[in-house]
Amino acid sequence: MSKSKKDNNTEQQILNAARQVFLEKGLAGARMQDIADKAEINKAMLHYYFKNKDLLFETIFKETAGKLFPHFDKLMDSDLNFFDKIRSIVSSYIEMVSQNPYLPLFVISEMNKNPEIGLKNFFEKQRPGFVKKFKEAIEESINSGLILSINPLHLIINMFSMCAFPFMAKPMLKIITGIEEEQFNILMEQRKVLVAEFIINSIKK
Amino acid sequence: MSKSKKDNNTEQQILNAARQVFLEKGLAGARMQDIADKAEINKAMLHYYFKNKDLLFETIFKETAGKLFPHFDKLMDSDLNFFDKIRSIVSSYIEMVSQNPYLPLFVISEMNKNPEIGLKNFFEKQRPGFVKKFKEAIEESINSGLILSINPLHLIINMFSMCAFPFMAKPMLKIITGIEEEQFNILMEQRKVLVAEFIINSIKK
DNA sequence: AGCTTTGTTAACCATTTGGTTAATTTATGT
DNA sequence: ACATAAATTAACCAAATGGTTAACAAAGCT
Repeated sequence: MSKSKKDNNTEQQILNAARQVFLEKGLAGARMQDIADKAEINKAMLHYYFKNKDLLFETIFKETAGKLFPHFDKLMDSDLNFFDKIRSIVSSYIEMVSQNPYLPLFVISEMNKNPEIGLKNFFEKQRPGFVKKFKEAIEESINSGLILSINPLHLIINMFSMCAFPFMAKPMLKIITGIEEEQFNILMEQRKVLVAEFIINSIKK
Repeated sequence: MSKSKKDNNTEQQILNAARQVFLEKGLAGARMQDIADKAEINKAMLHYYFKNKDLLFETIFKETAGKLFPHFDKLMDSDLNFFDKIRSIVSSYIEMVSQNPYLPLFVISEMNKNPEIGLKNFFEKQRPGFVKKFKEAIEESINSGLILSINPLHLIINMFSMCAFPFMAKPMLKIITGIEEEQFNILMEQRKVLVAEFIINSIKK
């Protein structure tokens, strides 16, 4: 095979470093020198591999935004019943965010500060098709009399709100509730089942 | 009477401009020149009135963070029943965020990028005492058999999640759901009652 | 081996940006 | 009216920052 580059190792170091710095500080707050330092390479290498700051950022943003709605498409196609689908999505989503706490705030924050970025990236690639499937599943559950009538969009919004928001607002929540890191983690662990049951409780007939 | 300054009008222009720019771009993304331009004053005036960027930012941040949990203390002391308190808080909170869409994302985002800022500001001033009152109200409602047992913190988190998150994630939601500005506003208007009923539905016995 | 391409570095450059200064204008008190 | 203090401006400055260059080292190819 023979890779064209020594090993594309440098590129990975850059991406890892850039990911850390961008996720933590955002586009405007990130410093190219910081990324270079963290990657333990010369700053010029950043431009050698990724032209400029904006393009490096775009690479990270695309990669990151892509993680935001993982394998939910397949999950919606599974033969789980509606409630178990909700349980499964909630649980795996909170797990994912636990593993990548900066992810939602990063994507949302940068999309707000740079509105065109979302369209430029989300649309060209994988537009979350799972929303349509989820909507259909909700409508079907309503029609079959399983759950109360509700606008599917609200249900979807409620679900993601309760999954993602606590991680974004973590510093604030810690202050206003007075809890510490450890207890915060316990709460988030509980939410993997609690949020789903909270939702189901609210919509089940 | 006799104000010491021409009218402290300039100071207000600066604060208005700074508020706009900081809320939209964040501390790192804001430019002093942009603030000066928007305030229609000379850049030096920013430093004349507010020493430096960090202090100007801190002024705005304090003011903004202070709006985040408004009059809920008093509301908790009112003679409304528990469910009506929830309805009232949800409704007025969503209304407030509708009027200040950037507010939650700004505070949360800056607290994440600059962790010490929260402690420096939240604690010294008004620590939200309403959380304690809300907790007590929840516990009382559980004990009196009005609602199902639930950790008060989760309930509080769920409530604010569903109120604030949609506004923060607006650009993303618009893309993944395919809705436009107008329909988004309709949805948010609906949520003023929908979110409260969703919560009540879930916890009522 | 010898030539070419790819990878890497240190030094440098131009622009942006937060901040300052000194001079000027505007208001205020007496 | 006059002296004093507050407000405002244009020009300037130094540091930070994104980006470039030119020389050099390492791989790959024939």
